[in-house]
Amino acid sequence: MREQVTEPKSTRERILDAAMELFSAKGFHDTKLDEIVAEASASKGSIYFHFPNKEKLFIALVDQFADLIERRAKEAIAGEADSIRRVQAALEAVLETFSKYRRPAKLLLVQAVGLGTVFERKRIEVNDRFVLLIKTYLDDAVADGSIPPVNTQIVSHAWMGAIYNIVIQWVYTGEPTKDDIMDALPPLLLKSVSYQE
Amino acid sequence: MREQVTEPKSTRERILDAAMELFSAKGFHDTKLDEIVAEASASKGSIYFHFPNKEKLFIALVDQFADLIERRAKEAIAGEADSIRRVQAALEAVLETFSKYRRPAKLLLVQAVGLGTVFERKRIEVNDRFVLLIKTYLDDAVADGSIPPVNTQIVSHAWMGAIYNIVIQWVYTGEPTKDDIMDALPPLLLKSVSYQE
DNA sequence: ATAAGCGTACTGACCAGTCAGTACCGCGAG
DNA sequence: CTCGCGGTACTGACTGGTCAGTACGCTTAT
Repeated sequence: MREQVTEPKSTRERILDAAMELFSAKGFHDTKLDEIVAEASASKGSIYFHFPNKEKLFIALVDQFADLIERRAKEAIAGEADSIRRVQAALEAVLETFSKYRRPAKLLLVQAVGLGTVFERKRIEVNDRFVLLIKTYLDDAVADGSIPPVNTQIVSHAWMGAIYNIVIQWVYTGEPTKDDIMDALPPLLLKSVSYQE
Repeated sequence: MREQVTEPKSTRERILDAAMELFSAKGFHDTKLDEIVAEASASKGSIYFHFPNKEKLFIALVDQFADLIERRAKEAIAGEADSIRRVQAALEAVLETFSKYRRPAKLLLVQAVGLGTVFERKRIEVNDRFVLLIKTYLDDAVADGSIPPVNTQIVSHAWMGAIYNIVIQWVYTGEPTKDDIMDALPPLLLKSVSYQE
């Protein structure tokens, strides 16, 4: 029978938590492995036991959060039948998830950018995953006549950028509030493709 | 009297050119000073004569291009009287300038992100400059009734993000073409604030 | 002569990654 | 039951390459 009240986290988890904390606050290069070691109450060796190197540790965090966002979006979509409502639901799910996980959001949207070529591929890969998701359901909405034909390629990238930038702004300043974003952004985006409710 | 057909660039300019080339392609950390030295056919000493350190050299490039973009936008605005046409003109001027200077665009939009705390401030400062510019003219357009009232704070950040992301996509892939962007993006953004022509 | 402009050889701090070793656990053989 | 065995998880002192920044010297123009 389990007797732990606060069950002790595994070393691997402590490392991931500490790395998330530090990477999201200070960026990849300004975070030293020794700082992660201290924050995680672990040792250098244990980091290298669980992860091949600093870069892969960072990427593991990015992937973990990108997966979460995508899962949430797909769950939201699955709950709706109408194409335009799917778009709306996905939008809200993504914003919800970003606002719930502030640090991972910063890691993904800010700290994963502008690191050399290796990370660049990752960033593009993640970006494209979401753009494609948006584009798919936008194409559906165009196909069933919910919205007039548009260049969905451009729209989906524009939407991504809009979401990114609003969330980044919020991550840094706490402004605008989550509710203001939820109220203003989805209608704004839907209007941009001439959708009238 | 000047006799040079191809007038020799000053060392300072050669350094700036080389730094732009390399920083924009490989990012800040993956660009070594010795590479800039080689590319510029200069010497380490001359770099440290003209710039206090690597960081300031990078920032000089960011500022230089941010200034250019802002100047172009303001020129475009000055040529228009109507508030909504000012917004449109600024939009086109910015897109035009980004598309004309691909490398600086990448430097500003990608490579200047995700470098630790020092650069972060710079990035936010530049972003805010442009957001404020957009917001000012959006507020004007709302005030004179060209568009219905909206949360211009959110709209201006969303627009920035949309522009950023489209341009970044274009910087990497060359797709969509400049003309497609010019055709699709301004109407998209204007529609998002319920503007009908 | 003197200083701005530039070249070159050098330094040394920094830090990712290594590795020899420790602790502990489950398991099968005697 | 207990002892050897191997495997997994972890430790932390150490290293070695890298690279921003410096010292100093040589020019050329005024």
